[in-house]
Amino acid sequence: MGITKTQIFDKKQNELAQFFKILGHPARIAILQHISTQNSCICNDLVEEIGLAQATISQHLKELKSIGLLKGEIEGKSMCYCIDIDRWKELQKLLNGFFNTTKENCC
Amino acid sequence: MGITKTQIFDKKQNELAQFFKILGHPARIAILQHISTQNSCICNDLVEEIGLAQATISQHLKELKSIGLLKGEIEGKSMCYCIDIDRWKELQKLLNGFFNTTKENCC
DNA sequence: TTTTATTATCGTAATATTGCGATATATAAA
DNA sequence: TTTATATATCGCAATATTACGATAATAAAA
Repeated sequence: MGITKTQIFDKKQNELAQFFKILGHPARIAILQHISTQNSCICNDLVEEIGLAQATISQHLKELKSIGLLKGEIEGKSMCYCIDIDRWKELQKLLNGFFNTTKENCC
Repeated sequence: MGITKTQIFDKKQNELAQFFKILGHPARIAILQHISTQNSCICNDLVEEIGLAQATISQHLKELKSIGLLKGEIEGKSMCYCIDIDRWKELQKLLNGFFNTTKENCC
């Protein structure tokens, strides 16, 4: 127990859930919001901006990268993290698909 | 540690994350999808349909109720769980708001 | 080359989540 | 009232997540 029974759900359900799950942390929401307000690429402004340790921010960035929402490029000795707008729109579409196909039923 | 530092984020960020988090489990996705395909109210068809123990399903239903996505009505000796369509649309809007205000920045 | 700055990864502690059996609760049926 | 059925809650075990310090890795600067 304690482990999610991934195998009893289909691929789409697991993918959708995984996507929601990764967005389901305030630090990751804050990271995405902060990155999107910057004109230029940002890196570890996030550590100061958000107030979590560098290791923690790095971990959250890794998770956002894992679903493709962020892409990182080496920029000198620091990293430039950016929103991948194509993936972003793709995920928004996926998510709206879920919302639009799930409908009122009764009551 | 291990605890999310809720206090360093604002109310909207925490709410949005909480909403995403609750949708971030395949069983809860499956529950919502199944309920929406039923013409009439369903109850513990879910236990058979989804393949998790009754106690587990009940717990997931509770979480979906906590963000207002489901409402439950007593129907004889069983429970009728339904999607709250107003709340549903409200959350979809909230979520799209997040997606639309977070934009491409660089790269 | 040495130093400095930035980011990633490892290891670990604290807490949260998932899942289930057992049990409590409530209502319908007998 | 007794029995059967449906759901909620409790308590626990297993696993996952969150957070961070320490350290490794990398690249610019001195």
